[in-house]
Amino acid sequence: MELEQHIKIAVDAIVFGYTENSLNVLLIKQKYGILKNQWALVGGFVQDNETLNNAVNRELQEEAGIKVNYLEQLFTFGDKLDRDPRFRVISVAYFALVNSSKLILKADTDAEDAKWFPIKELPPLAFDHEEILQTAHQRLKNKLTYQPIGFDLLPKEFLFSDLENLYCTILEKEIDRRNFRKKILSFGIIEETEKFSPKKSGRPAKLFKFNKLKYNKLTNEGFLFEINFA
Amino acid sequence: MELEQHIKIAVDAIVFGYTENSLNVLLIKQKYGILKNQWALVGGFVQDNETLNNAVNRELQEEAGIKVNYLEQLFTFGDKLDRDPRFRVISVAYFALVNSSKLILKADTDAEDAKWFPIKELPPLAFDHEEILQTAHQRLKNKLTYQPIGFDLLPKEFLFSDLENLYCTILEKEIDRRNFRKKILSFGIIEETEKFSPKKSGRPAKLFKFNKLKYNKLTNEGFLFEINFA
DNA sequence: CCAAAAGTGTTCATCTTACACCCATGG
DNA sequence: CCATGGGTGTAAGATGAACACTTTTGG
Repeated sequence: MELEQHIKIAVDAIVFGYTENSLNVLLIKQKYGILKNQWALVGGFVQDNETLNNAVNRELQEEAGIKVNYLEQLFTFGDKLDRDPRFRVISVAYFALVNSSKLILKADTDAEDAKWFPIKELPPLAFDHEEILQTAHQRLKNKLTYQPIGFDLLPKEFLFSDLENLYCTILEKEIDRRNFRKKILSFGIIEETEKFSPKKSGRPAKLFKFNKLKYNKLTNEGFLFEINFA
Repeated sequence: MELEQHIKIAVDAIVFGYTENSLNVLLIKQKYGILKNQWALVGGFVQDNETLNNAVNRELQEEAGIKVNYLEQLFTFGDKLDRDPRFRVISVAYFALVNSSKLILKADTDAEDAKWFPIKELPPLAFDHEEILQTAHQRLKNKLTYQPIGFDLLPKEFLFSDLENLYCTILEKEIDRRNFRKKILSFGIIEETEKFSPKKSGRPAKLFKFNKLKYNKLTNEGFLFEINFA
């Protein structure tokens, strides 16, 4: 087979954040180039001498100035020949989670702008990024029920009510507070701290933290995380 | 960014088949080229004007002469820069299932040979194909428990005992016959036929078939397939 | 009548669901 | 003392696990 291949390979990252009952997505707007003034996912072309993983992390750093808590390959988009109008581009999409509450995004520089958008209020997106985003959103919803990735969207120490709201918000379900707490605690993978939350009103709430080591240990012993309410 | 990218993109397919209590993988051996006399996964480079899906299906046709029952994207392997000693190749791997019992593989031609190997008796494989195969094997085991893909490894009409053995073999577990049957039947997605199996000995067994339409319908209504025995 | 595989029900334990009241704090 | 959100238990129903004997056929 003659190897005259002219396909370019890119990576794109869908970065999710969570704040105050809202699931958010990180988007960037470039001021120059083909994406001028259009909102798009973080991403770019892969360099000859870097791994796919390095490529995504580099783009996350360069375009938004962030490091993420969770990163996994999502899907490779290569079934539309004209995704990019310039030439054939295949994009390996990554799914990322970050605790956005105290995260400082790269400011509005000369070259680009980076912002969080609630998933319910997305602007029009470049290329097929809308489709990629929907795929990621679905993955998040599914994965939340069988892997403890919700913790990667929260601060290290968090309130039970925040965890519960995160599940309710992302899964778009009502969840019984007592049953939720009972189930999560029964796993034995989160721990009470001695601290209490600074609250405006109401009874003070304990802060909890996720014990990842314990989770890994239990997983090796056959434990399966699962949250699946009616 | 200057676009002097020299990465090649390939597809590879891990094709699983099942016969007589053995899970098998389809491998090919080329007689010429870099893969000369090495067993490898079905695969090859993507052409400029074809989708990824077309590329896998073309390779399956060209190298093994088969059409598969089930095909999904598995993972994109691009984190080892020297997977291929010739130049940088990123491979989009696909996961495929086929009813191999009556399938005729492409014969031993001048150019190549295609054969089934029990997963327990694999030969040494080219490149990082061993790793790709293990990833696919894990996917198969997981997916079998939450999607009705086992049927894609069996003939259209099959015995309950074959289905049960398939699960036991692939999941490497003992499963109680009564509980298994009860559970599968409770889903309402498989149907009795009027036919009986030609058996050597023992009581004749009814043939069953999977009703995919019914499954799709139920899935839309919120039904979740799940097989998960102790 | 014997060997071989198919077919079938019940009981007990566990997990899931539904549901409502008291508690601690700040203003 | 009131408003606000935090914290907790129980009973009924559904699901899962364990377990052994009878049926049908061919040889």
